[in-house]
This record gives sequence, C-alpha cells and structure tokens, in this order.
Amino acid sequence: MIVTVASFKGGVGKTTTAFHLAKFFSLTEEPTLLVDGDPNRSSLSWADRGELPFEVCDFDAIAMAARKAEHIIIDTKSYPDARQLEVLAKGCDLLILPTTADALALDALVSTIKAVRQLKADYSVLLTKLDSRETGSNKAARELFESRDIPIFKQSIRQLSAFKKAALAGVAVCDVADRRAGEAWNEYKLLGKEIHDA
Amino acid sequence: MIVTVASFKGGVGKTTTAFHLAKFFSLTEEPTLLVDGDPNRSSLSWADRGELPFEVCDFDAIAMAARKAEHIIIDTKSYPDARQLEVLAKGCDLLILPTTADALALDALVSTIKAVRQLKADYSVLLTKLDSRETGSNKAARELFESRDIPIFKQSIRQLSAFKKAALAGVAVCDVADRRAGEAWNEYKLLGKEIHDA
Amino acid sequence: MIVTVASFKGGVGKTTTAFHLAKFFSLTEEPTLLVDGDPNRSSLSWADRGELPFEVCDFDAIAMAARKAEHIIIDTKSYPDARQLEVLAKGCDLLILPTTADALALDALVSTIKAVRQLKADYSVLLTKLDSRETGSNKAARELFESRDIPIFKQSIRQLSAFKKAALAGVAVCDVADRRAGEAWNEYKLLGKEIHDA
Amino acid sequence: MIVTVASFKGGVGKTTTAFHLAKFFSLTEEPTLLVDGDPNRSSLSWADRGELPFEVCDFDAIAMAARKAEHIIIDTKSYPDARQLEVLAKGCDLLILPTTADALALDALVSTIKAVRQLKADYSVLLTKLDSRETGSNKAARELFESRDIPIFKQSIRQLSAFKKAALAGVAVCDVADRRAGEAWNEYKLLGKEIHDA
DNA sequence: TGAGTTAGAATGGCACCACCCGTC
DNA sequence: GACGGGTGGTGCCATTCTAACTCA
Repeated sequence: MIVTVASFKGGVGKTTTAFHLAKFFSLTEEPTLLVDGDPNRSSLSWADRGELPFEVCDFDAIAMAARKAEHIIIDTKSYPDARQLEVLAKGCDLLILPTTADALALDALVSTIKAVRQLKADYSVLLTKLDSRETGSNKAARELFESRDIPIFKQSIRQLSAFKKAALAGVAVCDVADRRAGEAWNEYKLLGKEIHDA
Repeated sequence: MIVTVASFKGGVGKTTTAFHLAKFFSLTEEPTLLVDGDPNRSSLSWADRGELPFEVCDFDAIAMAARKAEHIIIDTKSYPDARQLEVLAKGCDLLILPTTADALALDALVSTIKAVRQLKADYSVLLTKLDSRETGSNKAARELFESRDIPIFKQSIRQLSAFKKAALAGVAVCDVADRRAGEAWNEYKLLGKEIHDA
Repeated sequence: MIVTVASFKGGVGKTTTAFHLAKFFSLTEEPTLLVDGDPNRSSLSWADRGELPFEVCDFDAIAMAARKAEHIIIDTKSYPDARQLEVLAKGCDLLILPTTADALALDALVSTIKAVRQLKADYSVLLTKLDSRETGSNKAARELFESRDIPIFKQSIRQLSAFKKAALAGVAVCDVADRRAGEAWNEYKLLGKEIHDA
Repeated sequence: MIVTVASFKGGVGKTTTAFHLAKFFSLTEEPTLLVDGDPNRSSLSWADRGELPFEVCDFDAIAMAARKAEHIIIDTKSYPDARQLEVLAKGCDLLILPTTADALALDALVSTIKAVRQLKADYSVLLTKLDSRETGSNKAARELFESRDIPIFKQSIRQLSAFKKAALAGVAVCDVADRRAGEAWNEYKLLGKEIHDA
C-alpha cells in the first residue's frame, strides 16, 4: 500500500503522522519504507537518533528503495498547491491530509480541496493535535468537513506530550517513557486499522 | 519602524504574531501597515473577517502602501533559508523569529541561526504557543538560546484558546469575547513594549 | 586545565566520566573542550543527540580547537599500555583512571600502574559504577589502592540508572528526568570540586 | 566443538562467559581448552588464582594445545571490526557475542552485525549482566534482536555478585561460597545446554 | 458579563513492591 | 532462614493550568 501524507500548512503533525504510520505498517512484518520529501529532512533526522524497524530514504532515492517495500509512506515536501495535489493523489493508494482544528489551517485546507473537488483518487482528512478540552472547536471542525462531504477519518489524534518526547528521542511514541504513551500510540494504531480496513 | 516576522517551520504563530504587533503599533495612532507575504495569504484572510485599525496589503502591493505607513509589519512568505534570512534581516529594523518549544522546531531554528551568526542586523527569538503546564520544556528552551547567546525576548506567548477565537473572528485577541482575552492581549502588549523600549 | 581520562578495560565509565567533567568545567563559564579519542566515537555520538554547553572535537582536530579552550578534557582512545600511559600523563595536568571494583578491572589497573610507578605526573584512580549494596568489595577496592600508595579520589561514582538515561538522551545526568538525577550529578560535581581544589 | 567469544565493547562479561563455558564443557570429561586472546590476559590471571579442570593457554600457544583438546573456547582479543568478525566466525563452530542491555552497547552491536549480515557462520547474541529490576530494558533489548532476525540465546545472564566473587577467587561461580552460586551457575549451565542441543 | 465548577493534561512527590546484597 | 538497606519500577494522589459549562 502506498500512502502519501501532505498538508498546506506547517505544524500540523505531518511528519509525526507519516512516521507513526510507517511504524504501524512495519508491525505487519512486511517491508515498509518511509520516504522523506521534506526539505528540512525531518524524518531523516528523526531516523538518525533511533534504530527504526523500517527503511527511511530520501525522496531522490525512492526508485531503488521502493522495489523492496510492500508498504510505502511518503512524507511530502511542504505545501503543494491545488495542481500538485492532483499529481500526488494519483500517485498513491491513499492521500492523507492532516490538519489542526484552528481557523487558519482549516481555511487553507478547505479552499484547496474545493479547487480539486473532482479529484478521483482516495483521500481523507485527519484531525491532529486536538486539545481534548476544546470540545467545541473539535466538533465544529469535524462537522465542517462532513457538511461538505469531504472524507475524514473517524479517528483523530490528540495533542499529548508523549508525542513531543517521542520526537525528541527519535522513536515512535509507543517506545517512549511516558505515562500516556499507550494512549498516544493507540490513536495511531486505530488510525492504521481504519486505513487497513477501508 | 519596520518589523519582519519569519520562521523555519509552520504552526509556530507567525501570522498571529505579525497580526498582533500590527495591532499594537496601530494603537500609537500612527499609520500602520501589515504586509502579507504568505502564499496562502493567512493575514489577508484574517483581515477579511474583521474590521481592522490598520491597513493590510499583499507583498506585491507593498511599494505603494509603504509610503503612507509609519510602522510596517511584514509576515514573510514561509520558510526562508539561511541566505534569504540575511536579506530579510538587512531590510528591516528588527527581525522576529517565533518558535514553539518542541524539539523539531528548536533544532531547525538553532541550526539556521548558527549559519547566520555573523548577522549584523537586530533579531530576536520569540517563544510562542507555550503550554503553561510544561514548565520544564519551556525553561529548557529559553536556556538553550541563552546558553548560545542568541537574543530572545523576555516576553513569551502562551497557547490560549482566545487566540483561536480571535483568528476565527478575524479580530485581535483584545477584541474577542473570552475570559482570558485580557491576559492574552497583555502578552503581545508587553512584547510590543519590549520592542519599543529596545 | 587539561584532564585526560584513560582506562585499561572497557565498560568502566570512561566516556561518562569525561563527558560529565566537561559539563562541570563548562559551568565555570570558561570555554571548555571535550576531545573524543575513542575509535567508536562515543562522545561524538553523544554530542549528536543533545545540544551541549561545550565544544566536542575529534582527536585529530585537537590542534585548532585547543587554542580557544581554557579547560580540555581528553577521552583517550581505548586501552593504552604502560609505555603510552607515561606519554599521556606527561601531556596533561591530571590523568584520571576510572575503574570498577571487580577483580579483573582492578588487576589490569594495578599491574599497569606498577609498571609506571615512577610516573612523575599527577594521576588519580576513580572508582566507578559502584553498587551501593556491595559495601565489602567497595571498601576492599579502595584499601587496595591506599595500601599501595596509589592516589585515589575520595569521591566515587555509584551505578545509577540515571546515567543510563543520560547516555540514551545524549545529555548530562543533571538534565535528565529521573528521581535520582540530583544525587547522580552531585557525585561528579563533588569530583569536579575535588579536582579543582587539588 | 570450537566456540569463540567476541564483543565490540568492554565490560560485557566476555571473559566470564568464555571461562564458564570452558568449565561447562570440561564437565563432559572431554579435554577442554580455554584460549586467552585478550591483551591484558584476563583469563590467564583468573586461572592463576585457582585450580582449574581445563587447560588455559595464551593465544600464541594455541597450536600445540589445540591438538589435545576436544572443546576449545576462545576469548578473543578486544573489539574486532566487521571484517575481523567474519574471519573469527569462519574459524569456529559457534560465535558468541555477549552484550549488556544498555543503549550504547546495543547500538555498537547491531550496527556491526548489520555490516556482516550475510555472515554464513553460526553466531548468536548473549544478553549479559542483566539487572533483574530493569524488566523493561531487558525485554526491549531482546525484542530488538528478534525484530531484526538476529539470533539470540534464550538463556541470558544476570548480574550477580557471585560472579565477582568467582573472578576474585579464580574459580568458576559454582565453586564459590555464595548463597546464589547455584542460580548463577545454572544460567551458564542452561546456556551450555542450549549450545550443546543446537 | 462575571464567578464558581468540572474535566483533561502535565508535573512532581510519595508509597509500594521486587530484586539483590550483606549480616546475623 | 530472616531481616534491613539500597535501587529500579510502577502506580496513586495532589497540584497547577486551561477550556468549557452553569448560574446569577
């Protein structure tokens, strides 16, 4: 399965999402590849710090590495426009668009999706970095997408400090010493299942 | 005064910072201009929603608008590299580099600053979106910059839901209905004073 | 001050000792340099993970870096013989020989020291990785050195899990989240004072 | 049977492992030889202290002694690189790689093994000096090897003071006066059986 | 609009248990 | 064989901060 993760704004957890999906797929024991297309090499620098159960390669080295992988997760280079989005979507089985629930990020996402509505490919929005206390904004964001018939994952990702610790240590959140590491990993695990079962 | 706001990573509050500094300077009754250089035009979309006490213009329309303004706040287009940073810094009186306190953002900022250490211009780091509960990370982030002699504003900006509401309403945080709107605005007010007094 | 750390056996905390002494001296605000002579680059890889308050350089790059440093801590390349030991000792103000309290390590250390007894330079043994429960072996090890008039630091270093966590995180033990981090750091702090006052 | 014990880091119990395997094989009543390749001659100094049921010889005297032995245990000289590892592995029936469960040692071991993955010879990792209290790290270390399909002995060796006493007395752990001597010896006995049955 | 209450999350402290060492 | 001491790990509770809800 080839999954592409893209966003129109920074700081929405794009790299974290790509990284943890790669971790999820690697648990199937099938060879998994994480492609880092980000110009500041977030994923690769993450890989430098810890020992990972999947391959990580630069976007330019994709051809060689892709042959050996059953699952490929692509962390796109930052911020495609509407035209590039179509190209991305056609080049994968599933396009994931993570976004936070704040007005600026939602604006950027909705207006871009509107421009490619006729997009034939599979894509779905993922709400990330949700503050559990802001029940209102969270529900509003979800309803915004549902009211426009934009596909959105049932599973969303909360903002937990375990994710920060994981980024710092260069490991997946399930391998970090944190009280809530289990809960945190469970959110990506459920997301993985949702992708797998779809 | 010409103030430029730039960052190497998204989601660190660059637009929010530029917007509120424009608001702060506009309170001097002197003509103030907010320049939106962001490709997704965040500031302009913010301005679309509310009635503002300062002018907002696209980066391409800057020549005309700048003549009438005493204070100009520039929300740069996303993510300059080290070379562009120098150009930006020389073109203003003060360069503000907002950053969150998480590992990835700090890494990106420190390594870029190191590349322009000899930078003659005035610049200063601003810690944003701080979670008051994470006292450890917050202190560590501040000390990271101080230990490297990188200038950093004494004032930092907390993550408060009032800022989200402000973005949604298209107004400054001081004009939003929220119990903590006063506190939130006070953080940018104190930042403004720190800039003014420096 | 130039301090060299050497040992005749692995796993006795040589790198940990060099690292924490560098940290200690860097707190004096005087420029400090940690030289990594270990072929597997333990110190340098440690430095890769965290942001350090002192310079780290390869043994081959020492000439340039040493000029700017007030304090230099040298983590020697593994396992000098008696002849090399003399050279090392003459090239520094103090030679530190960390050792654990087990028979094999003590044997290696004592027999080597005997071969260079006439050593004019300043050197001192440091007991490391002591298990607090093994009061007998610990006392015996100390008395072994005292009975032979081999200088030994009054301060010794216990085996605490905080040191493992520090190595994993790439930071000094004082910067790690651990119940006993304070105690652990205090042992190296007291060692530092003992060195400084001597 | 010819068994070689090698490690990439000191202090992981290489000599202790070689010594006790020699003891184990000597119980078969077949002539057994322990070869000490370590430059500080740890095994020989161990042997000096006690009366042993097997022969111990220097690496340089191996030719003569090997003729008479049915089982040969080789305590290699410290720290081969990837290239030397292949030579070692081809020269024996089984290559044992003892390692502790700490991050630095695991890193060194995994990266070296990766370099000789195509190694045809029989080899297996042995976890040593495990602290029974650190259940998490111990399990994580084991899973690290299993997830990478690196062979690892089911039996591992705990850190028990009986081993220190044995080294001090120059005898095997089964011949030392210690309450847990039985348990300690049992770990190497089970390891011996695991080797024998494989 | 303002005050009180509840809930989620992060942090820090403390008690408890497991394991091992040493001693009696 | 029993006990105390030291350390590592885990779980619980109290505190703090903020968001959201309720009531006046």
